[in-house]
Amino acid sequence: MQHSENTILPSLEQLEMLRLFTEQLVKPNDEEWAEFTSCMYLKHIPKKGFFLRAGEVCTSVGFITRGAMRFYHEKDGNEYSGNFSFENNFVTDYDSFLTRKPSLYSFSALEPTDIIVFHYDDVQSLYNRSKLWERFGRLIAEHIFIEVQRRKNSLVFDSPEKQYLSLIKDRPKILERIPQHMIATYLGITPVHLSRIRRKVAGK
Amino acid sequence: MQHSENTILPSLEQLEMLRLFTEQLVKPNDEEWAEFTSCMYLKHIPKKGFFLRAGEVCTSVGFITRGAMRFYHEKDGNEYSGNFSFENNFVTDYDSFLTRKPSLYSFSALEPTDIIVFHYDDVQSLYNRSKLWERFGRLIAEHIFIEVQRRKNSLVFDSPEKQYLSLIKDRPKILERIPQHMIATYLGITPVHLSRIRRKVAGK
DNA sequence: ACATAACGATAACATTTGTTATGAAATGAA
DNA sequence: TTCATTTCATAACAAATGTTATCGTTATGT
Repeated sequence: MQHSENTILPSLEQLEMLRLFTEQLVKPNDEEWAEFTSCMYLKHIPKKGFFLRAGEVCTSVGFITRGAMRFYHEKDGNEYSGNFSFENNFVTDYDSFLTRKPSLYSFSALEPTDIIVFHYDDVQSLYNRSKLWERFGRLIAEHIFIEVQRRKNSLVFDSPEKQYLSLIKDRPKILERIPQHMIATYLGITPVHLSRIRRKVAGK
Repeated sequence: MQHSENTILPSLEQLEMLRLFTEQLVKPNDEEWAEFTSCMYLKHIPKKGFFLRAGEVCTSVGFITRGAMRFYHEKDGNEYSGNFSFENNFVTDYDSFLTRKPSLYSFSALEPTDIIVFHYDDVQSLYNRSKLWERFGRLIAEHIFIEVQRRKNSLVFDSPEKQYLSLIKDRPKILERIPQHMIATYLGITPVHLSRIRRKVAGK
């Protein structure tokens, strides 16, 4: 009864979203897919609700089928955004999940959000039982590594203006669905500075 | 004859370094270890020599047994450091290695450096043949993900002064073996600014 | 040993970015 | 609707950081 609050199962539509995502990386047969689905739980997070709060250990990985989440760090009463996730992406503090140490960050919903949740023990069990899911785990880790590596290099090598222009091109959902002051702290700058950049960029 | 320039085999001492590193993650039996060692090549890079140049695809992963490497990005005739690696660590543009696209970065040796090299096809073949090496690949990807994720969050959430203090505590080798102007660009600041931070920190 | 280059501290000044405050428009709740 | 809240732009000023140059020291190569 460990996961009693999450024992609602995902809908066929939600399952299909995850299946399409998964098949970009591996091709599970029916048995393997059954193993996978057998450890899913559905979780709904209302707007302003939390997936994880700073200080807690992140014990699960979530696949977002609807909504938007951000993770942020609190310092001196201010919130600094680390990243944003939307439908068809994962939400987790994978560092905390893997190391089983308390997270430094909170994850909250910016919109009503539906998540398919996998718990730590079930994930490890999939890895142990199956070469296919072991490979899936590797490919996922490689993908998120590439993503965060590019983001890190952009922070060091690119000006905030260039980062903002990249955001417009590569992640338009952020511009459309996230308030500007949150985007500013995501870029490591103040809302005032971002507003100045926008004015400068608009005049071109 | 594909790797003809690298067909020197590693010494017993170098093999032992890699074995110790590997066994922190997986426990290969003799047969598995033999598979692993059968695709190693030794490469020596003299000081100021290159492991990879911007524009080339990174076709290998290297384990450093001696020396120091940095990767950097060139812009407007200046060099901006991305990271540094020393003995008992890997050197690679894993993004370029995995995606098979040209690297944006160059990797050069700051000291005479010895590397045990694994080529792309051999690595993929290990993953296909063996569940143990597939797992090793996952664990490596998870580790470097955590590393770069923490670095990225530090860039967004911490002041340069705090990052410098963390460097002293967590990566003293960088302070001891890397020139200050390279450390500065690694922190995303100018050498002058880093010098000012050092003076401020010293006066405490 | 010598000449040269690389390194690091510092100063003076320029530029960028942050801080605080204000107001107007958009959004959300009762 | 009405009222409060959030969001964003902007201005004035302060603080942080970058730029350029100089100087003495320390490595490096021949």
